[in-house]
Amino acid sequence: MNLLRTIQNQFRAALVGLVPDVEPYVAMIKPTQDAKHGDYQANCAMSLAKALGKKPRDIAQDIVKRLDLSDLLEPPEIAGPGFINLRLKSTWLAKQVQAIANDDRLGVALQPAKRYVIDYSSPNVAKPLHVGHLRSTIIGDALTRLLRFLGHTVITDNHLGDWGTQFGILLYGYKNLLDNEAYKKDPVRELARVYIEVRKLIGSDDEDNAANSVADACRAETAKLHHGDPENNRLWREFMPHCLAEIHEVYEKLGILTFDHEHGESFYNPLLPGVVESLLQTKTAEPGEGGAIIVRFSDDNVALVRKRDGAFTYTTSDLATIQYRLNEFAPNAVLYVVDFRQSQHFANLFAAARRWGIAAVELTHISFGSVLNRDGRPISTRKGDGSELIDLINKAVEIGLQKYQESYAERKAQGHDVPDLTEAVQRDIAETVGIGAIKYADLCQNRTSDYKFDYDKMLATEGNTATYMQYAYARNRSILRKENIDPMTLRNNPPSVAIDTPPERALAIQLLRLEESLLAAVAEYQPSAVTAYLWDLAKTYSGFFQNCPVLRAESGALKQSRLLLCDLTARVLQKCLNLLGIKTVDRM
RNA sequence: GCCCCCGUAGCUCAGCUGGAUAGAGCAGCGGAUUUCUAAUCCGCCGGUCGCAGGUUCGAGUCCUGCCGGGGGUACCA
Repeated sequence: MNLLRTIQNQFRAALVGLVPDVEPYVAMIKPTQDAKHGDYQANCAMSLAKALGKKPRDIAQDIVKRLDLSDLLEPPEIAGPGFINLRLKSTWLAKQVQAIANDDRLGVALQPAKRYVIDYSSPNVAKPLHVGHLRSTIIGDALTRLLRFLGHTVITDNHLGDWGTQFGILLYGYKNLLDNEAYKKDPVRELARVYIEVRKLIGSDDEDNAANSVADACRAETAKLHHGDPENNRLWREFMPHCLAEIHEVYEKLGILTFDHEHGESFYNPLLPGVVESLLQTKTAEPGEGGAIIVRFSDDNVALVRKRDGAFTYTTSDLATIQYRLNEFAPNAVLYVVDFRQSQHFANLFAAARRWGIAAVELTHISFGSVLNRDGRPISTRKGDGSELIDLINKAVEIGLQKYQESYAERKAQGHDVPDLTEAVQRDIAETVGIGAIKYADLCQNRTSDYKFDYDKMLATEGNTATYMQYAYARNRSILRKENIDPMTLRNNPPSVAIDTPPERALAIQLLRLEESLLAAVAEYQPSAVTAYLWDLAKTYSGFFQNCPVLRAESGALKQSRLLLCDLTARVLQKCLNLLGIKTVDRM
């Protein structure tokens, strides 16, 4: 069910014959910002006025006359310079709501399937996950869930940084600082400890440029690894599973989907000489200064694909990755969820790929802004400022628990009927609320904006937060629980829906807008379209909850109708949250 | 130097290929509780949309210039 598309179809039919290409004008139909202008508005008459050399209001008149209202629309109103205000018929809305009551997909149609490869999270192995990996992971996970729900095939690939200088650090630490007993007992923890110790010895945040003997020794270990030193390569293979285990543990805690593939840089390493050769052959690349190989885009914009010393760069590796993915997965699109600072790299990468002959595949950099601390500065990756991801998660959960307990005490003191929950259940709620809060705070932002990581704000119970959605959901579930109502009975035999009051009508429309919002989210790769929808839905539901008694409705039929609206609301809330990777709780 | 992004209410941000009087949340102020969970709801207050031009019937949105902030810019990824 797609309200917008349904209305647009009616308009398309009405516009055919007026102008050669109707699509731009069909696209000028959108939801109204103000309910007093109806549900949707068509703004095409003003634009058509110029093309047709007539008065906009006359054209609006004309369109309305040609429009088949069917049982869909009330007679439209023409307002202002030529706006056509559209109001859906309540009887039609009621029927649509009833029709999706028993639909697992909640009225959302499967879209023509495409194949996507999506590259996200992509941490540097051997370093603890820190806050900088948060957005890519959360956004990528949400987009994967959204695309899959809409019927697409999504191949997820975690492009690990598993061949970089951090392994030099690990190798040096292993050889010089290892506690053997500890390593045997808990290799993940010991390697993490050793890594941090060496980082302290290096002293600089920028391990590549640090100048001291330990830094030099680490670089030497990296070089040995890259040049095929058997010992270092053996150790690399020994470390990798441990490093991955550490990362997977955090993913699991966060509730991130399992990746289909985790092909890191090391996987592509053997392919790089061939890639450069091919780049040269196809004249994609050319020799640069001092024996380097470059792809030149303009006088002052070049991408290096082979350094003077013969080593390859991430551009080379990324080109090899594109080629591999095309051969292996034959996707329609490859998406990269990587922060905005790599915009130029991706612009160059895609340009190089096109020149290399890669066509007919969408290549998109899904860029996002930085996570800032309270002072508005990017959160440093330096150890000790609490930026390790696992610490942030634990703290959010802790605050979630605290908030629950405060709220419980407060409600109890006011004499409210609050369920007494076991400690284990309380912890579950805190996990769901805390982790949901982190994810929601991230996703509800326009992804291109920076945002401040602020526990108070993300765990607030008011406003556009996960907690507010969780609460709306829990309150809703409580209604059915109160009278032991089985939702399946309601769904299998849906009652007719009454939408006689404004809150019921508003809720019905909102419920039917699910597909519209999911498609908008996917079209722009913008999960915040879903949170915006959730926020609207939750507020609309609040109005309904406040003004339309369900269990004490005036009649049995009305009660059934409202129960159905309730149940559907809960399912849509839950579905949207789940599509964002957020779990729900039935009580809180 | 060159390129990219951003600048909207005291704060944090929306603003959907230009559309009606620029919207939310927080904070502030004032209300609602014999409750289907008040982790809630309702009302009020609050903006020369960085500045100046231009295009248009119509500009927060598009174009140009300037100011301010951030990022990138051949051997890190």
